[in-house]
Amino acid sequence: MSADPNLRREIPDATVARLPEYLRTLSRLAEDGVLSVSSEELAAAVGVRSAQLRKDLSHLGSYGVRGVGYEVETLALEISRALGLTEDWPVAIVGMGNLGHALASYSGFVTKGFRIVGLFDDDPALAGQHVVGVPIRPLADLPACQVADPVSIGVIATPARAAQAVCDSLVAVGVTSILNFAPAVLTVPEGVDVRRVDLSTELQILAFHAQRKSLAAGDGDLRSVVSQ
Amino acid sequence: MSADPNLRREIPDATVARLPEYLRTLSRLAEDGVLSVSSEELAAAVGVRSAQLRKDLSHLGSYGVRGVGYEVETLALEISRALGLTEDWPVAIVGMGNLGHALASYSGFVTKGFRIVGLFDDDPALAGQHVVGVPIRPLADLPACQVADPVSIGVIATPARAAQAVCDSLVAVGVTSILNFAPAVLTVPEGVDVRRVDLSTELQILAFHAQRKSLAAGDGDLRSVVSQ
DNA sequence: CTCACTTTGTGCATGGGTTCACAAACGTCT
DNA sequence: AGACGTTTGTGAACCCATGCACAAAGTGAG
Ligand SMILES: NC(=O)c1ccc[n+]([C@@H]2O[C@H](COP(=O)([O-])OP(=O)(O)OC[C@H]3O[C@@H](n4cnc5c(N)ncnc54)[C@H](O)[C@@H]3O)[C@@H](O)[C@H]2O)c1
Ligand SMILES: NC(=O)c1ccc[n+]([C@@H]2O[C@H](COP(=O)([O-])OP(=O)(O)OC[C@H]3O[C@@H](n4cnc5c(N)ncnc54)[C@H](O)[C@@H]3O)[C@@H](O)[C@H]2O)c1
Repeated sequence: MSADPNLRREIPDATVARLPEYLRTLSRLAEDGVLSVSSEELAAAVGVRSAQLRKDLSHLGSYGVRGVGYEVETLALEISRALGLTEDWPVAIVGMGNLGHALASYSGFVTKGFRIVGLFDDDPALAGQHVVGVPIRPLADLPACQVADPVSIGVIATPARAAQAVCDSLVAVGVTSILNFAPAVLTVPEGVDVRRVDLSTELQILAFHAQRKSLAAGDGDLRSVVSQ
Repeated sequence: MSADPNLRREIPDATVARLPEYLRTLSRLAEDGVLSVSSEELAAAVGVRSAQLRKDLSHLGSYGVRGVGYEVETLALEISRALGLTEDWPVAIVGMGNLGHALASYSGFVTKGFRIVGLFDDDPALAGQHVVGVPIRPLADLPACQVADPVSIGVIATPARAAQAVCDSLVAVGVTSILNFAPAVLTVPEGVDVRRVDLSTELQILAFHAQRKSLAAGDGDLRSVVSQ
């Protein structure tokens, strides 16, 4: 109970997904000069129940003080550590079209542990162009770049048609974390993580709920509506 | 008795989140001229277990034929109907910076039930500029536009600082579905749906798992990792 | 020191989601 | 028609996540 070398215990996925939001809110509080927060306050700020917040935080150790709350700086640091943001992660973006440009110029990259080390696009018209100080190269250059500054996270922003081939190229040079913006399901070997972000999916989920609401509010048939 | 258009019973959220992917895959199959699929085949194509697929589909009715499978066209239509894509949804995008431009020119919009009816940005330099045939206007014009062609889904692509104010403006004109790309937690009245998409969060989740993998692979030496 | 008060950390119950396994339903072939 | 192989739809078991409620642990006042 003295030391805690066993913090590497499994943190539930649902908790991991919320940690970035906690961290962001804590950072904002720190900027505002807040030194300490209770679970109630922090939970309200991120929009979760306080019990959930406390349980989430308990998975990474015991960094609160009973009767007082959590020290903002300390907690932010511990979450950063748990997420692996104390080291920084070299990122490559493949596909520098509309979305790729927007992603590359996204300030959120640099702020926390992520560093763009490569921008790739097979369009000759884009080759050589610089975005945020990084040159765009053909994907064929990836293996060479990989030696100089090895990429650990790959971002795919190509059309869906090219996504699997791009993914294979990334995996071939040892990338094991991939963020895919193309509307395609990627097949990857064991040990490679893929997360997909899709605008269209999100809109469709919103449409579903909107339809449900309009059915509930609109004309009759109240039987099937459970208003919840 | 066989026809049940009112299977509007609650479809689990987890199922709703997967329906768009099923639909997308079915559309691709239809383009390839495939007429019928089994749950096993379709599940493999989208990367889920076949039992999960069948259970998901069972929530919207019984559209399969035992011993045969599902007719691609029919199933696609039923999923579209369940998601509410048979009607089309007027969308407005607020914040036409890098990301807003990329979103507006995203082809996935038009293809399926969504239609951009408004683009808004308070930067005077952007006012009047057209993207995909739609003019960019100041957000103050929203109420006026709302009368002509009422928006049902609002997309926020402004800096985080402006997100809550923009959200309030959208809610004020009756928008009850919001897709938020800004890294901010939005406060909305009861009955308004908000979904957030955040690149930074996704990267941090990937970093967590990457760190986990490197710890597992890099064997022992837990002391230095923990203390660092 | 003791008491009163605050807030954390967590055991436990509850509910949803996922997976398994199988009977029911269909087409086909003889 | 009846037997056979295939695939759906679903009951049931398991697993994870959420929320409640409270004891433990701290602060501060008297
Ligand atoms: N734009 C959006 O808002 C948005 C939203 C969600 C998803 N998406 C998806 O993201 C992807 C990119 O969208 P976009 O609007 O930027 O498209 P885009 O056409 O503007 O850009 C695609 C880029 O990828 C490059 N490319 C194509 N094949 C390549 C390959 N094999 N190797 C390297 N580069 C290659 C092209 O040269 C082009 O520059 C698409 O799959 C799209 O569906 C876009
Ligand atoms: N670019 C990305 O890849 C990316 C990824 C994830 C999240 N985001 C987030 O999306 C948002 C937009 O990113 P971006 O790169 O396009 O930024 P940007 O600065 O290029 O664009 C922001 C736009 O919003 C407009 N705007 C600001 N306040 C406004 C208001 N009150 N009303 C109407 N318009 C207003 C600005 O004029 C500007 O054109 C940011 O919050 C960013 O953090 C961006």
